[in-house]
Amino acid sequence: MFSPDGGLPAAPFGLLPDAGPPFPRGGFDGAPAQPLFFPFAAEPEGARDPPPARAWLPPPAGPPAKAEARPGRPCRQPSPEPRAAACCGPAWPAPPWAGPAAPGAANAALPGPPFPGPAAAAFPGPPLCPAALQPGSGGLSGLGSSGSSSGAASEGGHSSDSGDEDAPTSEELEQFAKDLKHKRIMLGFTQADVGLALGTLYGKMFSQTTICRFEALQLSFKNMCKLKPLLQRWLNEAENTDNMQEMCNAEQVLAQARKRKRRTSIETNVKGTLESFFRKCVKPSPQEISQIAEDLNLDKDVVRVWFCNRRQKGKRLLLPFGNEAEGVMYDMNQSLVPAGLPIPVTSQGYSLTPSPPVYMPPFHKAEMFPPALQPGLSMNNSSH
DNA sequence: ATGCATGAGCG
DNA sequence: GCTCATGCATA
Repeated sequence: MFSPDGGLPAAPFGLLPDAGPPFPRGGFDGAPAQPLFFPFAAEPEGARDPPPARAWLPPPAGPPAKAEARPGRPCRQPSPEPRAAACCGPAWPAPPWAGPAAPGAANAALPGPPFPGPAAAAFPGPPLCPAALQPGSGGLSGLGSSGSSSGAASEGGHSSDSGDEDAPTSEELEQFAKDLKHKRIMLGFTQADVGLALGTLYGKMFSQTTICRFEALQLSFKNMCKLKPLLQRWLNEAENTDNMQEMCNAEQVLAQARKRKRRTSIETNVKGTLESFFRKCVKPSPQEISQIAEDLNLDKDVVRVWFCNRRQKGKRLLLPFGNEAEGVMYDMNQSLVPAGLPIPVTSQGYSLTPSPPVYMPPFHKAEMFPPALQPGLSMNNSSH
């Protein structure tokens, strides 16, 4: 129907895996990130992330005796994830960040003992201080800056250079994430278990999703820094406590009584069209969103959320951590037309070679919408 | 593991 | 409105 690409190569969306384009991170700490979007391939649901040789690294040497002492899954909870713990494990073929960010440094982190210092170092206070950990109350947030600061400094061990006092380096985070996953699995815990345990330990529960993303380094640097101390501590607890079950069992009754909108499943072709629009404009105006929604027969909110998520995903996928100070400021409002160049990305989706961005003049309505979608560019979206 | 959704915080 | 952190639901 429409040809959003306005004549892009006949490459159908989906030909490429989810090779999300590198989305330069703007900045973390609320700094207005103005990423510039690179061209990228669409990512049809079906053809997403063909897990390229993702195999979890086998345990170093002999599995800790604990592993045997523990049941497969210490924590009850019908979390549909036992398999996750068993089979999903990106092995970070090549440290995503090693390329652009710190070449070589990433691997240098390996030798160092994962947990040089007791997590306690990161947490001055006793085990839990739930109140202080409530988001919004400066609790958890604080962990990001202050909490993690000490934690990073004390546990980095190898990288105690000045500069990373406030936050762990990406190498440290990467290493920690690996360790966390490894040990978690060795100890027989699922990601969901960990999330639950955090609730017990710190009064702030996390979902399997979040733990998963942490392990996969798919959170923002800031977010990683925030969660690291908690997970660090959990790890210590898990390794030294016998009844971790309790931690996992605790609450959970926090049923989400709230009814959630049923998840919309966007058809592959429609998604491809959205991707095309996205390539032309990462942040369409409300009117444009309406227009797109109308044309694609989608709810306006669905389209809006899709763009939001797409932007978020873009950031997440791109330059993971660090680099925010690389100086390059990108303008999210700029349209970026794909040159069709496939940017090398790791299995994590991180770009290994931040190709020079290609700017395009700010789009105009006329450009924004493919001919087929310009039912009267007067933007009569209000009525049609 | 990840897509779509929610909600807090912000400008 | 957006970003960001987060999670339910699902592939």
